[in-house]
Amino acid sequence: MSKEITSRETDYAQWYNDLVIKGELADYSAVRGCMVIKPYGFALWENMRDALDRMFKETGHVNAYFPLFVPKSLFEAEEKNAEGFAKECAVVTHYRLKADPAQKGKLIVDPEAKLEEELVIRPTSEAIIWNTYKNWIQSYRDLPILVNQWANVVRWEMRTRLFLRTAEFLWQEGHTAHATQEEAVAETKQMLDVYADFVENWMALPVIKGVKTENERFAGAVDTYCIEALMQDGKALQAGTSHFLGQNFAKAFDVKFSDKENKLEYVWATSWGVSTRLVGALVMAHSDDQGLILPPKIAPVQVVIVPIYKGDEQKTMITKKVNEITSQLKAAGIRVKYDDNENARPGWKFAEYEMKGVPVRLAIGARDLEKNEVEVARRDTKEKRMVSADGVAEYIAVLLGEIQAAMFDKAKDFREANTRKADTWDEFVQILDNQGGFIAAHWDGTSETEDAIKEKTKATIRCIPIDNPQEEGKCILTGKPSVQRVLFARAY
RNA sequence: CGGGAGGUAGUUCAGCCCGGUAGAAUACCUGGUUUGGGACCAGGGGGUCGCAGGUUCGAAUCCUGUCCUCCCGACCA
Repeated sequence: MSKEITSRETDYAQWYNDLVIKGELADYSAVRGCMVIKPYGFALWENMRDALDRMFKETGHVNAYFPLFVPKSLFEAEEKNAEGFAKECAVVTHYRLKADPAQKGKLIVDPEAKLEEELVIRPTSEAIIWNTYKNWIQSYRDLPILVNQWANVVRWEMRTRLFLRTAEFLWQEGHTAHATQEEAVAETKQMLDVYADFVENWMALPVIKGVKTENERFAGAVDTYCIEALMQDGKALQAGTSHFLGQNFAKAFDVKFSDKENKLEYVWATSWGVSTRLVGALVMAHSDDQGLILPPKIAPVQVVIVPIYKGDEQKTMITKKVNEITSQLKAAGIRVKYDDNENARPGWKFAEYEMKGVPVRLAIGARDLEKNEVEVARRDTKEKRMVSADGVAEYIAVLLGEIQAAMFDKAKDFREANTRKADTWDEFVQILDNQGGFIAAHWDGTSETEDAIKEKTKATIRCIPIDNPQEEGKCILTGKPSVQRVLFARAY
């Protein structure tokens, strides 16, 4: 009653906004294009961040922190990268404000405090990091360098959307330096696997691993690998990228090392990142018209317990039982919340926690107490069943795993049902307009054709899947020969 | 950045065309009855009408500027 969600069918974009706002993940702010991540949304991000951070450390990486500001001369050193980002950079030109002589209580930029050299606010940190690595690397013994940083970056986007594209966002960026090309390529692929593992096993979202075409490649990279996920409206979303940078940055920043034969060589580099955009992907992939549906492994609250009682006496008895159950759940490492707030009635709480996507809800009333039972409701399927209070912690531990798996399977079924082959242009356009999803189709391999297809249909090549089967065919647009199908989709 | 829509109570919105005491629902506070899917009754508090100028005796309302949001488009490694 108090919180209505626009249905997906009515307006998918509005549905998404409603979930983010009413699910209390984020708020709009007074700054154009920037959002406030609210405590519930941040708790979700923290769970994602912590899981990823552990995975990075398990693969030998360490965290560090580099400056927010990048001197313009450093930023422009790697030309392609600089050009790629130039249009969306925020730039600091002054370092002081002063009282406005014309208007009391107002401030103006002090024209005498102009910076000698402008500072670019990092849209990504390759420049400042490679300028630093130059000082860290002399010998092959200094390699590899396997550093990650958790940071904010700024990209001055024309059109923003909560989590999916904001002017400032949080992410992690890994930047590694290696003695050989083989090692750098292996690192690039390893981190792609880490991302795929995380998104599939923690976020319950199946992804396709692939390589970007030249058009979609990171500026400054030799190869860009990506994981692509499919949202419920049939649009694709890039969930993470991993770049093999070759020696481009080493050459731009003159980073050389002496190898075992005492020969000077440029180092080989990678970079890889995922951002708070993943939160947007999570929302769009799993949720329904009643609200968010969060996978148990990253849900801030995994189990909420709602008491149903008449009078203090019943509440006391129920609370006593709940405390037993709560401590069992906590002992099993389950994140549980007991909502005994007296101002809200049970029905209201049920709706509220459905909105916020809590995977499992327990309801306990006087009736249940007599029978030593609790009602267990799962968010993803809305199924409810009575379970004996004695084994409820074990039951829930298993149930959380089932929910996690069911959410992945559901998303995977959806993706498979929405991945189609197209062999003719008409077929391609028909699928795009009527069904969306991924389309596997032949392409002649040229940028011009990719641009032309984008121009006509707004679909782009999301990736060339890794281990893509080779198959003779003809480009859907030009009819020229092709050796493999690539994955097209309209994308976020 | 172009086109469209919007900003009035914590929230959703009416009022604006045609200037004259700022409203409703909900939320909130107090008391009571309630509590198994968004309770009910009674009483009460709360708004510089996004911000800044202007017109006017008088502006939420008319004019100008500006900020923020949404949708569509362009753009988006």
